[in-house]
Parts: sequence; C-alpha cells; structure tokens
Amino acid sequence: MRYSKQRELILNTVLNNRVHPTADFVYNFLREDNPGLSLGTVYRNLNFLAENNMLKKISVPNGSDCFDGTLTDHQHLVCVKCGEVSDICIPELINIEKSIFDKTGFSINTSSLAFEGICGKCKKK
Amino acid sequence: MRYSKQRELILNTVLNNRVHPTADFVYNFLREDNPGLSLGTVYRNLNFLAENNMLKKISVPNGSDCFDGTLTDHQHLVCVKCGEVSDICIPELINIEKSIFDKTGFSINTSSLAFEGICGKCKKK
DNA sequence: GTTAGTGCAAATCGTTTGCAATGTT
DNA sequence: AACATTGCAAACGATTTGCACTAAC
Repeated sequence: MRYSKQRELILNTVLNNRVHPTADFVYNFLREDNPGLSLGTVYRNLNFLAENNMLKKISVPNGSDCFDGTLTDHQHLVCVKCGEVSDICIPELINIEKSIFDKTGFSINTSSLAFEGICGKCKKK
Repeated sequence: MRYSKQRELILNTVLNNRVHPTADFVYNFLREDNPGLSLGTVYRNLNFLAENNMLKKISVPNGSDCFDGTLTDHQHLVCVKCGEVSDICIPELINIEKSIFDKTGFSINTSSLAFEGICGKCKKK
C-alpha cells in the first residue's frame, strides 16, 4: 500500500470521530480544509481500508453504509428513527454462532451484525 | 385497502415462493403472464403490503431488498457469497433483546435480524 | 363521481468506474 | 520509469416519484 495524503486524512477522520461516519460525512468534513478532494477518492479509500482491515464497513438497512475504526469484535445498534449507529458487545452470540453452524453449516460473521430498533432517546418522544 | 388484480398477484408471488423474492424477481416472474405490469407497481405494492404487515421486508447487505411471506417471528441468514437468504429461528435472542434494553434503553426488533456469513454449500467450494 | 391504484418515464440516491493527469516509490 | 492514486464526470443499479389514465367502490 502506497502512502497518500488523502488516505491518511480519510482514515483519521473515521478514527477520530465518535460517530460512525458515512462516505458523505467524511467527504464534507474534509472538504472544508481540502477543497480539491473528490467523493470518488473517499469511497475508494474507505472500501480499500475496509478490505485491508484497517476499518470496518457497516451496512445500514435503508441508509448509507458507514464506517467504524474500532476493530475489536462488537456489534451495532441502528435506530430506525434517527439513524444513529452505536456500538455494543454481545459475547453470548458466540454460542448462537456455534449452534447455528452445527445445525446448518452456515458460519456467521457476528461482528457484521446490526440490530435494528428504536433507541432510548427516540422512544421518549 | 382497495382490491387490485396486481396487488393480489404480487402478494401471491411472495407467498407461494420458497425463495425470498426481490422486487425484480416478482416483476419478471409475473411479467410472463402479465405483460402490462410495471416495475413501479411491484415496488409500490411490496412496500405497501410490508407496511400493512402482510409481508416482511428484509434488508440485504450489498443486495436488493427482498420480501418474506412468513410472518411468525424468525431471523435470516444471508450468504455473502451466493446471496441466498434462508430462514432461521433463534429463540435465545429474547434474552439478549431484554438485556440490551435494560442496559441501553434500545428496543431491538429481533425479527429484522439478518446474519451475514457463508452458507454450507459455498464453503465446500 | 370520487379516489385508490396503475403504467410509464423521468428523477433520485448511493455508489462505482473509465480515463487522463499526478504523486509516490 | 513504473505504477498506485487522484479528480472529474459519466455510468450504474435499486428504488421512488409525478402525472395523466383506469379501475374499484
């Protein structure tokens, strides 16, 4: 992997952001200081970094994919009202993973799991 | 809800198909006998039927949404190699659901869960 | 007759890609 | 010099939408 300024900026934007940014977020965030940056470059780098295990790509139902700099095994909660994506760790999934494999031969990647639901904040409204 | 021939055909296509059909599948399947049918109508009806709890809409990571006529609580396994979507029932999720709610206030809809992974057939190759 | 539902084509959204120019090694 | 990476704009696939027409009630 060859160095590039853009890649460094893009990776750091994901790593330093408590939120789970989308490509569009990264693009607009960096655009302020880097007017020449292109959206294609952001997509290319986010995907490239995810393929090289420097980021995780999170599929969001009915929404843009977003990216996560936390590489340790964990899952996500996606609020269907406000779209917020938060981290959660559910160790019990290991057992479920194993029993599904034994029953069906299907090997789950539990760390790709996104639970849909309604977050506490949205429920209060 | 007013009756329409198209709606009836579309609903039946999902109900009578062991696979979890996408809008495009339903469209092409019905097109043979109903040349006038439009893709917009298929989308409109599938979404409408899902909103009215006559079908379930399943978000497939990196793929087209698909639909499921089985309304009882269950989850899905999505193979990232071949794209196959299969049904599975994981009763243990009730406990996980409850403990996440107690910890975070987030209420999960477990029946929207799609586990990504590799199915038995694809692994053999 | 009113209005929900349709077909069609255009529009939208998120994302990817081809290509010539540029940057890194 | 070789080739990875970029910016740009065009292309893409899935889905939605506006509108005039048709069908259900």
